[in-house]
Amino acid sequence: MAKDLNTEQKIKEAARKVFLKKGFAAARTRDIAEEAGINLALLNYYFRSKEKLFRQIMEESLHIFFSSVLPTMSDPNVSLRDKVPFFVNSYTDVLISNPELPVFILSELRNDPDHIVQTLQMNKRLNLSVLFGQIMEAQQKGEMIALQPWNFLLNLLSLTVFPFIARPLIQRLSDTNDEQFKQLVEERKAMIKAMVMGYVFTEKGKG
Amino acid sequence: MAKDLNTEQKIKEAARKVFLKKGFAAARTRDIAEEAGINLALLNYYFRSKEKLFRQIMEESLHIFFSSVLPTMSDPNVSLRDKVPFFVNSYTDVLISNPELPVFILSELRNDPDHIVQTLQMNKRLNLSVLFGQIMEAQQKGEMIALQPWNFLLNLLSLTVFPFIARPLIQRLSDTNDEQFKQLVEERKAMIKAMVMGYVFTEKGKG
DNA sequence: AAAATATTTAATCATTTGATTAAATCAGAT
DNA sequence: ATCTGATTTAATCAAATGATTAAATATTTT
Repeated sequence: MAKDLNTEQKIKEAARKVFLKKGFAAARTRDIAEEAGINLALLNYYFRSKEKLFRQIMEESLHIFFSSVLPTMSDPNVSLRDKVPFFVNSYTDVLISNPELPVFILSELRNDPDHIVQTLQMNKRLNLSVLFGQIMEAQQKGEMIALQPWNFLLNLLSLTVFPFIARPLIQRLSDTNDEQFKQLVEERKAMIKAMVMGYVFTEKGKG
Repeated sequence: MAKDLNTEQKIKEAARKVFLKKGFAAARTRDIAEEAGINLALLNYYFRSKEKLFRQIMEESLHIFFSSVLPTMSDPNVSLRDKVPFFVNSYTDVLISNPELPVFILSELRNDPDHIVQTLQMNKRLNLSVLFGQIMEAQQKGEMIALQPWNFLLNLLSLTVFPFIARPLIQRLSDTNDEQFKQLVEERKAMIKAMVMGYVFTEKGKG
């Protein structure tokens, strides 16, 4: 009865590695089986099909990608001014540990956006109303400049995530290694916080 | 003798459409042929293989993506303060006209980064030394805060390009249509310029 | 230990897919 | 009009690939 979780785990780890590197279409189930050190049939025994296996990997990836910061961002007890540094620091750290995640998710988003959005919303971790409410409240109080809530969130996301998406390009053009890239995004933490907060918060909001 | 350029063009346009929508691996040559309204064999008659056709599309895409702004960014006669608004305005416009380009390029970058970087460097449009020189000069004059040149460029790129990469997610989560998305990124033009320039230029640099 | 159940494998299927071939059709030159 | 070469097509090939099957092996239960 007690299934060998080790084998299932081995397959999932191999699948994760191959899918994240190549994407769904370019990944072959044989690659995954070989990477896991098992037979192709065994893969279909555990996970009925390539697609089912993929969905599991995608759902876990989405979980890592979003659940690391969204609960706090949705917490009404955390102030807006505290959320910015939290977001930038946490998200940068998550991405340093999972650098392939953004390209994986955002490129698969092109093929099956509905599945991804649906998975996200089912997780119930994605509740932007609190964050957006805090933004509008701050604006009414004159602590924050006029700015679409979505543009505020987009600024944080863009500045934090984009370098990881363009990473292969950046590293080749600037001729830097992984360690130097990590240093670059570490430096960005302070910069992003200063730039975003300096821009959106008024004097009143800073005081 | 006079080849029917129209057919070649039709195939290329169909290929562009299919490749940009699905990526190399998920695109089938039959899809492209059907989209072009021609036979599969004709596709291989004009472009020896799927890969050769893909490379042409990719090279043209890179050209659109980079050559629209990089020549000006590499022009020593254009000041740094003029380059920022030029970049944001031009690039946003290019992306509005070619919204699928970023995901296409950045996701294929994962599979064959060397081809893309090589193509870029052959085009000789990519010369960052002028821009980076201007940045360092402005910093020495005290007109600009201390900041890695690459981080300066990354800020512009991130804030401008990222919304197009995350577009499917944004539009679904915010329940907006294409027109509203266009409005959002139009609004971002002024915001990005104000935020980036407000952050990097000192009082001396602004005066 | 024997039976029952779960795991693993080699071999094979069926479909998809990139590519080719040989023949047919079309356009322009003579 | 006919010849010549370019264009286009239907049919087919060969390899890749997701999936299945049936048998063998290992594990658990009785």
